[in-house]
Amino acid sequence: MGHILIVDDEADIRALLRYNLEKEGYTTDEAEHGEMALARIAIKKPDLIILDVMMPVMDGIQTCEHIKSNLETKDIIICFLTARAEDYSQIAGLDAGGDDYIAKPIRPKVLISRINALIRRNRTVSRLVTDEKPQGDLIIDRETHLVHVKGISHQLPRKEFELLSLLASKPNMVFKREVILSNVWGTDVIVGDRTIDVHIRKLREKIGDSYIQTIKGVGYKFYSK
Amino acid sequence: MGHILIVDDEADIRALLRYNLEKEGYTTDEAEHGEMALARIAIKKPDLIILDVMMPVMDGIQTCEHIKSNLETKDIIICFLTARAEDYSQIAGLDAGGDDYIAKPIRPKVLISRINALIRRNRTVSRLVTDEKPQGDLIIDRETHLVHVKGISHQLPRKEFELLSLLASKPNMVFKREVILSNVWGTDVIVGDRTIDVHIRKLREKIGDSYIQTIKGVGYKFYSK
DNA sequence: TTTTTTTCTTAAAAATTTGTTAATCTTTAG
DNA sequence: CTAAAGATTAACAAATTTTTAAGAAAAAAA
Repeated sequence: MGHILIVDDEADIRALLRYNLEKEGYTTDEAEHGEMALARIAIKKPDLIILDVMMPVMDGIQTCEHIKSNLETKDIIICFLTARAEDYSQIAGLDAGGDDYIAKPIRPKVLISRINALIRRNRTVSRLVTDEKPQGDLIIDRETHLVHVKGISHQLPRKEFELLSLLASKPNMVFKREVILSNVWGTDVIVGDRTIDVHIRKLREKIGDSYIQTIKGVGYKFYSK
Repeated sequence: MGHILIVDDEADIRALLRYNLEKEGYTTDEAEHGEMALARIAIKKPDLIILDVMMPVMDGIQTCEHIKSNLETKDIIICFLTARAEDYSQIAGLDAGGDDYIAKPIRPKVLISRINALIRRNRTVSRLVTDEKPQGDLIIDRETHLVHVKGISHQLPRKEFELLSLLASKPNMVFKREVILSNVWGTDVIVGDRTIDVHIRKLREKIGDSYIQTIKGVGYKFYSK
């Protein structure tokens, strides 16, 4: 079902987490600090890692960066454990590539549902079909990053895929550039408006002109019906 | 002025949102997860809900579907809180009916202006849809930037759209040219009075002559009933 | 590493919207 | 009934916005 690695320097916390996760049906493994975590990963690659931010030897953020920079391990979900007050590290953690964070003190029920959600999310094979379609169907398959248009499949790069997903999430709704930017690129990245246009063009090259409409002076929309 | 329900499992984020929204003059309410949100709605129906997508117990999408499938609550504006691109794709195509997306990390200023816009827009739209049916129906849809007249949809350029929106926002009220100018063009731009006339003409070309009336020596009005 | 792919930037071309002018038409006051 | 003021219209000019293409930078893959 799922294998989880718990990384924390406190044995009590490891035990608490381990107990609750195993009760839920996960298999678990432990590590006291970052280096040890890397060693454990090499032995058995987990589906998710619970990583304490504050640790001696190698802290959680460094560890996360290590994991995310390795091709073999970068798809492992990382969930940070942070003390409530230090919200700096929360942000830093997410920037380092963490997928979620849980604040101490740990509430077992919250922890479990959060972990379940994270694992479920990554596993969801929600392949979705846009209900009404202009001419022929367009299928967006998030698992394979493939888009099928009139029987032809296209492998889309990440940005193009995210952009199309956003537009198609609400057919006919106009997305202003600022909304596209903050949702596809994030609020911290600075890219020009033309960048969006270029990606739109590449999308249109692949899936055809009929799906994405330009509303001059406003933004773009995914046309449907 | 407006009542907003904040749904997120993290107390910190709720507090951040609450603080900023209340400073802006909104009343707020909180819920930790979907089920709790439904309970809060039953007590006091909000005008808008800020809904985190990733939540334990009942996630944002399920919650949104619940709300949108209930006649009593389906007109509540829903604004998703998404954790930027990668996580975003899970909403893709689900057509859960959200009205807008705000990406984390949250920038209070962006948030506020977006919320203001959503609430303002929903006010005018709902008024139009309910009271105003001149001869045949005219529907102004800000979301799709489309105007529907007797079954025909027109994609209006921005200025024309804004102009029509303004006039239709208060049917039968005469708008003086100076008022139109300052609302549609702004106070800093200098354009002649004839410019308005030309835009009026283009509007009439598209939606027909029956909606916009000229009051000589005064201005224009959107005729209703 | 080197190679390939993806992403971002730039600038010119194209398209469309927006604004101006002037001739013409309408209304209204005298 | 006529003149003056105001509004409409069409043609055109200007400004804005988007598309396109080409290439640099960055990231991923080999």
